[in-house]
Amino acid sequence: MNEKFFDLKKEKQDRMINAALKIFAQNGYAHASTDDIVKEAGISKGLLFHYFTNKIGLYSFIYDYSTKYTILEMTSTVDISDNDYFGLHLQIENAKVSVMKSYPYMIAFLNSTKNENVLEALNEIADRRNVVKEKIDEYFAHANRTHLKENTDVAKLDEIIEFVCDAVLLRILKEDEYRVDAYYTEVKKYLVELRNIGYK
Amino acid sequence: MNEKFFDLKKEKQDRMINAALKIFAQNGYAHASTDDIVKEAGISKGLLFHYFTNKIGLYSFIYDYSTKYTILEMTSTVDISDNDYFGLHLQIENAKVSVMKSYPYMIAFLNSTKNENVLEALNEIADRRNVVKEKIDEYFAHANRTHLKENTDVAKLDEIIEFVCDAVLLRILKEDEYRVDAYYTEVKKYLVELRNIGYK
Amino acid sequence: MNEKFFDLKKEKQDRMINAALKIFAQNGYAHASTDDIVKEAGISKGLLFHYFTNKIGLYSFIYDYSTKYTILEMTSTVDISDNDYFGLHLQIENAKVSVMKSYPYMIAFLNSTKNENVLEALNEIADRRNVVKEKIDEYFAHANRTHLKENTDVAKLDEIIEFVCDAVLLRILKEDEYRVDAYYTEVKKYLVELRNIGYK
Amino acid sequence: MNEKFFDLKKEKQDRMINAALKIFAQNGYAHASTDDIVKEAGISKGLLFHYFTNKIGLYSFIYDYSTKYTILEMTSTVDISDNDYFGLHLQIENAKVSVMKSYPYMIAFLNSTKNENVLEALNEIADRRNVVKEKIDEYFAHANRTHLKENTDVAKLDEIIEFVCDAVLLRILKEDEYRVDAYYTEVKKYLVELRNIGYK
DNA sequence: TATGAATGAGCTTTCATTCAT
DNA sequence: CATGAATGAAAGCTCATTCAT
Repeated sequence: MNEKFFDLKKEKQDRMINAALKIFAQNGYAHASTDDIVKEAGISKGLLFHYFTNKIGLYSFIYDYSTKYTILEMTSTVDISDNDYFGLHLQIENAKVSVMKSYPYMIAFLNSTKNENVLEALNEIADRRNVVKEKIDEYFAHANRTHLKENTDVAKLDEIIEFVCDAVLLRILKEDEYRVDAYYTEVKKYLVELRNIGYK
Repeated sequence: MNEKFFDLKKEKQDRMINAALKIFAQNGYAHASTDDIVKEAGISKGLLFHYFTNKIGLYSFIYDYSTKYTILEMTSTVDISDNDYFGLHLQIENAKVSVMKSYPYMIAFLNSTKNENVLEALNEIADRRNVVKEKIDEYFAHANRTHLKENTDVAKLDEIIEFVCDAVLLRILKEDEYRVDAYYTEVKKYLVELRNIGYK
Repeated sequence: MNEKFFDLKKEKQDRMINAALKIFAQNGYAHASTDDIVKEAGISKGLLFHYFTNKIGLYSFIYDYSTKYTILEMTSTVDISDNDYFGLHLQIENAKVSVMKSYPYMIAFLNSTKNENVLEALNEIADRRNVVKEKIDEYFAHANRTHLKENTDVAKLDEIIEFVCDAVLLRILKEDEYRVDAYYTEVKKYLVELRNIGYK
Repeated sequence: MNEKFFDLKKEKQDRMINAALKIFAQNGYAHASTDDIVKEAGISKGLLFHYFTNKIGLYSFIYDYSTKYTILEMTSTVDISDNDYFGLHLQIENAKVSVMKSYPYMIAFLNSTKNENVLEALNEIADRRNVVKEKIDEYFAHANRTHLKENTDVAKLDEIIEFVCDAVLLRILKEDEYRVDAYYTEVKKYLVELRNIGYK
């Protein structure tokens, strides 16, 4: 990529990033069209390629930016002194909402990459594919799970939570008007329900 | 689809099905080209569209056919009187091999749909996405897990087994000469190893 | 290229060849647009690439076809029993006219490749670049030059003749209505003039 | 072009001229990119178009400048009192070296225009295409060729010399470090060899 | 005078789909 | 029933040129 991208007005940078996030999130790599990205960002075709060389370069940048931004947001948002298992999960979801306040489709994009099937795209991001997951694992390494029933399958519970969160986000995304706030409200309902089942 | 497809000679039907399975399995929906399918099947472009209307129609049919055939094969192959946990798993894998004897890429295709990311394709198969899984769950509903260590995370184990099976199939597929028999031999090694770990 | 090209009706083959010859001759490799070729040939974009894979493939084929056709036409037209130096030159020009009767821009295209400067195009035709020249040299190997003045610089004269022919063709080409017959009439004038100067 | 170009500091003028010479010489008109020229010159895109309106305008100016400068350099360098055939050739090559001392790619550029195939570019320089050649012919008009063997094909020899000079320059140009001085040393070897063959 | 971000028409190439035979 | 030549919209990408600063 062309580093001069960062000299652009923040507003324009973000318009381009958000457009790419949205189109990639909604279509996957192969079916995301640079034309759509450009239209969404309100810039010309040439400019996109001026800064990102080619489609895969844009994808790579967007992935990098998303993981870094998300991790940063978690770092500044999550309070590790409160290490209750469900509390941590709620904090993580809260951090996601913070991310979406600035970049509405960033979490959806990161979720979508889990199912990417174009080799070129996968290879491009292979080495960074677990960085966000690892950050989250870090938080949960010292999580207090004493409130959970003894026989709880935590990994499964983690997965269930992940599935629930991803599914809720997809549902919100498909509504006519995409409202970020609705995400947290909705997701919290599921987490509270799961806590009611799971706690002693 | 055009029901007259079933009036074709069985051999020709299977040539078309196998070709579609192979190309979809190897490339995913978006990157599978109808040209390649037609070449592989040794039929004309026109014929493919005569029977399946369009690409998504073919995909839908192939998915339907694969789930139904796989379930049928399991029904006729799996012996539920032998309900030992690992025994059942081996029987399932055995059933897969039976399937692959007739349709070499059918299991690989079904595996590949787990990572499909084209909305159109996903929507098309959404309602039938878990039918094979449900059939398998059925077998395991009455499985005898008494030999497993008490604290075994069966779901996790199931997943591990699924991951192992999928990975082994992918590896076999990538070899120069694709030998179906090698699949069972290879997979069995992993399952036995897992049993050695997992049993009391 | 796709050999099935030769199964097309001769008329259509020639329409495509002529279109390519014209556009390449007029613009050189880099500036010849496949859009223009397709428009000129009255076919669709897809068809061109169906038969020739890509632009350089088309260029290569057209060059091959042109050299072979031109040599063939010379072989069947030039009478080597009449080996007078100027007589041979006139016969060569006559052969060119025969070629242009079927493929109006073929000679112009071959001339244009002498000044091609795109590396990719040059590399593609490098090994066949002199085949027509060699054929002509063959005819002149046994030419009777006894009528020429002793101090005649034949090589130079050859070059002068080549320059004159190329220039005359370019001039004819630029006229509003391109008339192949005009070429021979015009070129003959120059050759006769040169003979008047050059002969004893 | 914008005459105010000449009000720029000589150093900047030459930076722009040298950049254009280099990029045009290396790529031909069609493939020479204004981006590359601008980068090489260390100026902005806007400035180039401010002074030369468009690419063809720059090409035209560069050609004009090159022919004029080269002729001027010959005029001030070549000593016509020494009119020996090979002596004159060496003087001409010497003059080229003088030119290259100030404009390293000027001779290479002029050579490259002999093979230009973009009509627009050719038309632009058509009327001035032989001015340098004519200047050289002038020098050779009164050249003393008495030392040459009687049957020498001088035109051919001229051509051979031209081919040798052009080829040597190309070779020098392709070396990692482009050393102008090497040109004369190298070319002289060939000319001396040719003299040894050609003289009585 | 000087910048370089921005443009958009143009390029080559791909591919699901159609239809005359 | 079967063919495959033919289509053309859409893709990713380039580059001479413009213009606000």
